[in-house]
Amino acid sequence: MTPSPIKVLLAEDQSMVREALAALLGLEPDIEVVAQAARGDEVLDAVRAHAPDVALLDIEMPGATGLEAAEQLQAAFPDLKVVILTTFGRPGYLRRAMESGASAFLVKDAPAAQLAEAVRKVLAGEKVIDPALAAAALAEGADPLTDRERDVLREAADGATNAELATRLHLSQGTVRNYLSTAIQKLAARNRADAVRIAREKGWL
Amino acid sequence: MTPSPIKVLLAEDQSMVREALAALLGLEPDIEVVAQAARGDEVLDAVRAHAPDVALLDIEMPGATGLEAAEQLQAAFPDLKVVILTTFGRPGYLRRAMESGASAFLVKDAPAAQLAEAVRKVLAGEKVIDPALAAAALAEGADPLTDRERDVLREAADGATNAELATRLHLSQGTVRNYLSTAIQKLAARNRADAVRIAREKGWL
DNA sequence: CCCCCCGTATGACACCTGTCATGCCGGACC
DNA sequence: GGTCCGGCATGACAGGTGTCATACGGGGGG
Repeated sequence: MTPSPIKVLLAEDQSMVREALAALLGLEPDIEVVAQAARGDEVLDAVRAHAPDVALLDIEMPGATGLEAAEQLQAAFPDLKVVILTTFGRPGYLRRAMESGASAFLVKDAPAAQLAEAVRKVLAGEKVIDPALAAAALAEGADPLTDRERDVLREAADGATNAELATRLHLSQGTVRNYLSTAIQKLAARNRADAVRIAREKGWL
Repeated sequence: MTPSPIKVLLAEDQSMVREALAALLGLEPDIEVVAQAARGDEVLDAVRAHAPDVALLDIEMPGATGLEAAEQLQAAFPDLKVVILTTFGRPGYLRRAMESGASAFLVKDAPAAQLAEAVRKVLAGEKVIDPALAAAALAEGADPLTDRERDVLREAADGATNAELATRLHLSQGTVRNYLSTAIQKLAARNRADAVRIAREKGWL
């Protein structure tokens, strides 16, 4: 017997990687890539048009991140299974992926065989998470930053001065410095650049 | 007639991407992936063992970068064609790739079809370079930084203070500040963080 | 109702950073 | 042999940054 194949949507911004992953999945007889998206904000429409069983989402994409897309998908299509596929095994990403209702979280340096396997498993109702990463995510606790502290850090990432940050965020310079100061302390950083680096590593930006 | 297939070595640190690219190339009847490497410092041995016609190298790899590997390969195997495949279309990377004797420079967000095409072209003696990127590389000129300025910038990337930089590099704090100051001016940056960002973008770090 | 947290703001202080002038040494190039 | 550049250093100054105390209004929880 040949049951109808699993229909997969693949969202990843780098064409070469996306099409290569499609080729990889195409080798599996029980999986069919029915749609591809190069941007996060194309995902919802693609799902509407092709009704896949599983959505495979990269995190770093223009338009919207895979995490944002996952959230929208869960709201609109509760039965659709979401697999997050990312370059960076950042604990904060994993946490947000789970909160967004994803069923699996894969890093791109895992063996390729795990991809098809994960697709089958999530469809069977299982969750797929690297145990080491799960431990790391639980160990470090949640993001300690407030929304505004995160905003300021994000804007500060490109080397902007306090004056520029104040303008961009419509705040006084003093307020910007207050937020940066508390963020630096919460992250145990030496200065703003260090704080940005730490927040990035943890997946909090 | 079926001529013997083109033998390709594939070096890329993310297993999933590497194996996916292998699957993609495997779809081409005239191309065979005879070896894979996950680290830059495995490339030379892999070439010795499998004598490929073309080496496909990612830049960002542990052990040694694809650019370093390319240089070694050109010295040891002048007839081997090298294709650099990278996430980041940084002009400085392209420049260094060409200086290392690479025959092609592809970015991962180019269409997948260009990969096999590039392999065939370099074997035929052609060079494969994105014209827009080539223009950018030529337009911006060469890296203006001196070796020490680059050293200091690289160490400053993680948010280190002048005192730490001085210790790490066995310099006086004043010297560190001098190097950073000249680097900031050469890169037209606002401060060290901005300078790090700019140098990274250009592929000079 | 009170307290705590968040967002926002100010002022003051110490310290860090970026700039500039200046100096010395060694190598490269004419 | 002189000139230029790179590596290294010092000192001084201005302005940017990080910290802290303090303040006020609003929202949520006990």
